[in-house]
Amino acid sequence: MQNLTTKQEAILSAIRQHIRNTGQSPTVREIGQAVNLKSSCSVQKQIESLERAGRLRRSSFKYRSIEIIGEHSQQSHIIDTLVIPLLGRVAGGNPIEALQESDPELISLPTSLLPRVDQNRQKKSCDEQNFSKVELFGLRVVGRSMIDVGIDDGDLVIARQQSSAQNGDIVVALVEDNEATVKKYYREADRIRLQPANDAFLPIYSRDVRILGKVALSIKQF
Amino acid sequence: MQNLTTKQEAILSAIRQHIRNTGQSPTVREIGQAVNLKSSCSVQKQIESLERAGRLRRSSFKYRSIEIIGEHSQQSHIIDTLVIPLLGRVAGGNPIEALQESDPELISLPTSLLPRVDQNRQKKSCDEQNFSKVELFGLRVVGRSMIDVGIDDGDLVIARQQSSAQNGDIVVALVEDNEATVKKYYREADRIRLQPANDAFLPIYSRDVRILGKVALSIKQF
DNA sequence: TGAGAGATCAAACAGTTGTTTGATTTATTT
DNA sequence: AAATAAATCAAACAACTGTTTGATCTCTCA
Repeated sequence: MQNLTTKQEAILSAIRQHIRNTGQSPTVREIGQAVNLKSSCSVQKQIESLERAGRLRRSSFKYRSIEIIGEHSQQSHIIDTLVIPLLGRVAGGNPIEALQESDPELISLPTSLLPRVDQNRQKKSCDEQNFSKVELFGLRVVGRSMIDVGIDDGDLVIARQQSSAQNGDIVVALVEDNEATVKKYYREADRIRLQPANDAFLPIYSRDVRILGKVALSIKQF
Repeated sequence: MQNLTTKQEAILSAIRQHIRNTGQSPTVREIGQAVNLKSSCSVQKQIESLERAGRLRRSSFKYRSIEIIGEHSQQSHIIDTLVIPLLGRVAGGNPIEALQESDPELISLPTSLLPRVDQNRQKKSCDEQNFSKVELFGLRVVGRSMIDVGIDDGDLVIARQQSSAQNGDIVVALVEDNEATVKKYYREADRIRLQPANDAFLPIYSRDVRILGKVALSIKQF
């Protein structure tokens, strides 16, 4: 990391601040105003220096396209983020569908933590662009029936919406009485077993289980 | 929500798509090209209609400043997000300081999940703008010593950096042999007890414990 | 002191973009 | 069918912005 002149440091700082304040990079003249350079050309030269020094990049010939290199730009992380609706509570509550209609709280999580999402389904909705299509959804857990896998009362679980599951998957399921619950899924001869992860709880046996999703993540707040 | 003409729907869709693809809103002429309107004025008129209908807003007289009203803009969620460095692994690894120097993986998490962060410390760095000051940090857990509080091998814990703790807090601590570990913190008469949450593990007693942070969140991936 | 390099300046140029103008086309109403 | 309204068009205008030009200033070094 080379030494920069104080003027160049001031320019970098002005760019950072402008991006932070307005969400976009400044123009050459805005930089000039910020660092007290009267001519846009002076700024231009300094910017070229900073580019040669590898501290800046202009992504194209468009306006306001200066990026600062080597610092974590907001962009890079934001892009890899998915917005997930928090649909309600499970185990002892209402079915999830009822909760979908309202205006759910939203949280954004980095894709690096989340399971792969089917690219086609994402693409398909690119035009219509309801971009938090409920592919992933969050639920607040009530009860301690899954304590042995580390899911406790009050934890947040993020599930991927799917209607089938494999043995051993932790699923969000809807049982006969329209109650949503988080359990381990096992298909038996003529029925489904929803197995708690807590010896104090008994499994639920049912032929009429609707899988809402597979738990991908659980988040515990201390 | 009023009815819109098909042309107006097409324009809204084109704007959404352009914002999604490029991160900024389209120009009048780009919209025209997308919806097959030859004159920029035609687009202008349609945009004015959409503004009157309350579906669009132009935040200023600047270029590329169209916003779509009533849909969850990326912005609103992004703003409430903190970028957190993943510093390494705990329990049986190197001390955290050694890992800070390198180029850590980063994840962004919504502030709604995170503990309150001291506003002053945030403000102070506004000018200098090293904006992921290590206020919060993430660690990957190795070992099962905290299984009874739901922290398992491979889980991600997010901790808030602090150098003291209260009894019962789950902390990231550095013990004598420079080993970072996650344990429950108890101050005893003349020593610190670092208590695992697993009967198969014994507590660590030490007079020389350095607290690195308090665990605020744990994230489990299934 | 003086020559040269670098920084800065005012000014102008060119491309992009929002906006306006006036004519033409299309749709709707009478 | 005639008239009115709405939509669309090509063209031009003006503001913004990146870039270039040529002159002026400042500093360093011989």
